[in-house]
Amino acid sequence: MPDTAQPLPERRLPLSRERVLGCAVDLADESGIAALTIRSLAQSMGTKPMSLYYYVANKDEILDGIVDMVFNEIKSPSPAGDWREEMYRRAHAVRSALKRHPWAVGLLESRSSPGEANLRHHEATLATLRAAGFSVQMTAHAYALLDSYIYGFALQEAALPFDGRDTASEITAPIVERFSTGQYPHMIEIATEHVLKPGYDFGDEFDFGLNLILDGLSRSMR
Amino acid sequence: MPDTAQPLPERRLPLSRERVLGCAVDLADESGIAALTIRSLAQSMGTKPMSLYYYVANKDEILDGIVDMVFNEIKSPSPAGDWREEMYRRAHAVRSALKRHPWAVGLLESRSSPGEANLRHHEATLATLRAAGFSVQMTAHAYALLDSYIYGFALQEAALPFDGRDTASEITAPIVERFSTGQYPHMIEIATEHVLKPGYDFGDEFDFGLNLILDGLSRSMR
DNA sequence: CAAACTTTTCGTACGCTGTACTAAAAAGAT
DNA sequence: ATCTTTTTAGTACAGCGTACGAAAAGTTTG
Repeated sequence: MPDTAQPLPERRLPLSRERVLGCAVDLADESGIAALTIRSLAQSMGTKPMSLYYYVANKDEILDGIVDMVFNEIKSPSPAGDWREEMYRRAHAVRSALKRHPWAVGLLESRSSPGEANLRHHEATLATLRAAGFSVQMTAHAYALLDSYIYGFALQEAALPFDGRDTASEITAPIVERFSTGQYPHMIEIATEHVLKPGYDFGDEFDFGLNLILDGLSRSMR
Repeated sequence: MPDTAQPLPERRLPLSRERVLGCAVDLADESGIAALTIRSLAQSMGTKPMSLYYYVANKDEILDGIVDMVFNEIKSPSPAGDWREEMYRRAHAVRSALKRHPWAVGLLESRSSPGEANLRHHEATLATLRAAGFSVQMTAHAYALLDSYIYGFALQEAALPFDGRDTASEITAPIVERFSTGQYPHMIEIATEHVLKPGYDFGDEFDFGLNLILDGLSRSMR
């Protein structure tokens, strides 16, 4: 029986641009963006490096692509809804997507050509603000302000040494040690009286700033 | 005359950790962070690659080092001054430093161990807020909010395709072209009615958000 | 069925990267 | 003059992105 198609021996899924980008996202999530190389990506897909180049022009295109994959996970705001609620939801949606894929924040700086999902998302955001009655100029202001805050918060979160698994104290203890010279009393104060308190989660800081900003925008409309 | 020390043939400055980091900053400014390699750095200093390793353990230490060089350029706020003025000045100081060295924003995400200048700067910021009467918790809130906004704004600015040299219209024209499908009407509206207006500078958006945030913080204290 | 053509996969090779290891050179001390 | 410490380099290696071209697989046609 020579011609029986063997179904068992690891039927490899056919390659495709989508599968390449999807695996790239997974690999970056698991091992960090630095570990995402053409070679490692090919291996994780059970292929050889050069095979990927049929679906992707070069590595930059992969990086652009996975950033857009992240934006694809984010539900766009609706111009029909209450603008404040929509902006609140959007902010949290973007933040949580960037938390799931921390490498994406770093890529935003280097990649200058936004993908389609990115554009669609921002178009919806602008539409929602305009529909709420913001002037063109105020919409630009609000847009820059909100995005700056969201991205900046995500950037800081990505730079945090702990990723939720460890408690803050496990990590900060050695740092506090290093600070025992007394040069940084206020940092220690914040750390011991706030950050190291049980139940503290840096992510909770997000709401404070977000509400302050939304309050301010709301006032600027009236 | 065999032993005359030749003074003319390019008396090379002696190496040192400071000079290495300084040249690394210059090189990154001129050619981008990707072009900053051990080899290119050595060449720019008139040395050989391996010579640098006497002053620096590895490339990561260079990256950490140049981030801290940037923070060294930033004047810290003073707890003695009016908190709002100090925070306003600091925000602009940080932003302009990050604008001079756009690569620094991207490094913030990947480098997790802050340098001394960074720590000193943030200690001064916390001290100023506490001296102004903010509670420990409010100080943490304000700190996260301000830094998020500043870093996020810098991140967006770094991602902009133009670096001040070209006008906005030169760059956006082809993009607008691509949008002629009509899928992104609000983006076009913002572009044509706001961004493309003569004299527009994205940097000017910074003040709007900054004042809104400072207003909000001011209110939260009262 | 064979031949021709298209789509998809991959082997090899090149110039780049960071840096380990080692040795040479220079400077300073005795 | 000799020894020690500081500083600078040469060589080499593994890993990177990817250009180029060939091989393989799949599809269409005679």
